[in-house]
Amino acid sequence: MSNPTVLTTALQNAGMRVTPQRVAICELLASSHEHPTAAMIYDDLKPQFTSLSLATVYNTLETLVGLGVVNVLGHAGDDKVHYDADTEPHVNLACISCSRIIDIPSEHVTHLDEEITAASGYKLLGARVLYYGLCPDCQKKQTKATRNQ
Amino acid sequence: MSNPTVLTTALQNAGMRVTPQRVAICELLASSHEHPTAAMIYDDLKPQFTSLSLATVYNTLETLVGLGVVNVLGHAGDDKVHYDADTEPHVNLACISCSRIIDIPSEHVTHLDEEITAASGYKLLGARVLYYGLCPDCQKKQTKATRNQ
DNA sequence: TCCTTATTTATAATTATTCTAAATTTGTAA
DNA sequence: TTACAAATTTAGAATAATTATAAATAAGGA
Repeated sequence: MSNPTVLTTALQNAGMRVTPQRVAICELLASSHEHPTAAMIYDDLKPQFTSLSLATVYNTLETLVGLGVVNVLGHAGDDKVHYDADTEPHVNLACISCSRIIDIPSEHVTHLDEEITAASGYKLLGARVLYYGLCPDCQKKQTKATRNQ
Repeated sequence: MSNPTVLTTALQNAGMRVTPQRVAICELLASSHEHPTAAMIYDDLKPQFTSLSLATVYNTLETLVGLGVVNVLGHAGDDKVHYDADTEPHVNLACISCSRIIDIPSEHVTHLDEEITAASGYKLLGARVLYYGLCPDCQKKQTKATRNQ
């Protein structure tokens, strides 16, 4: 979660238009804890924007990523790319069985940015700190499934 | 880079067959610094295994990831999933322009595993610590391109 | 060697994402 | 306001990475 104005302001500062569709996507991204995919955003907003196109969602996401205000986390067990508007350093933890992603606070990640910039000379645009495994619930389910084989 | 026997032994311990194709894929993964994609592995091995199928590469990668000996880094500017057989904690740094991924040693990431396991109760299978941006070379190219507009 | 099972293979199918061109909207300036 | 140029959105087609399928092959144990 983050402040939606951070996203819309970034668009404005880049000289881009702040359209209703973009605002809605930014607000959804900023208010969401669920690290949504393009399809999830589309499904959420379609009722309000009857004419919304998936292409708009993808375009907007690409734009926001290019501005460095949204991170691309990648797949999470599904085959869909998940996005994260929280660019404050933190660890994302995905369950590859139920594809949910949660946030883990961590003191250690806060230092990585400077460390990497200093060591590499890269111009950093985003971070993808995602660990993956099985959440407690899915561990239980898996054990049960194995027993019943 | 890592020891190829770590990968093949993992297959063996899991009761799976250590076929020539799998060995070749493990060796390539272990000896490579380039964080290859499925297609890169296929192209590299095709000359030696004339009958190699892409499906075998994908299957083997999925298997190794499931065993926790290979990490899925995700996209790197291209639309191809990159893999990393080095499961020792480190930072991967991708250039979204040339899609190359380099390794950055970092003291801070070494602590994340325990921190996350303790905080979450998840059974960890892999890590995806990938920062992305523009490498020094591509920064120069981009500046030139902008000048010529 | 035979047999069962796992694996590989070739190919078809799927599907997330990107591309394209037309329609629409936005901001600007008269 | 009105008109205009440029940016954006849209719908749908196209692309391409990945997965599924079913037959062929190879591996390991009896």
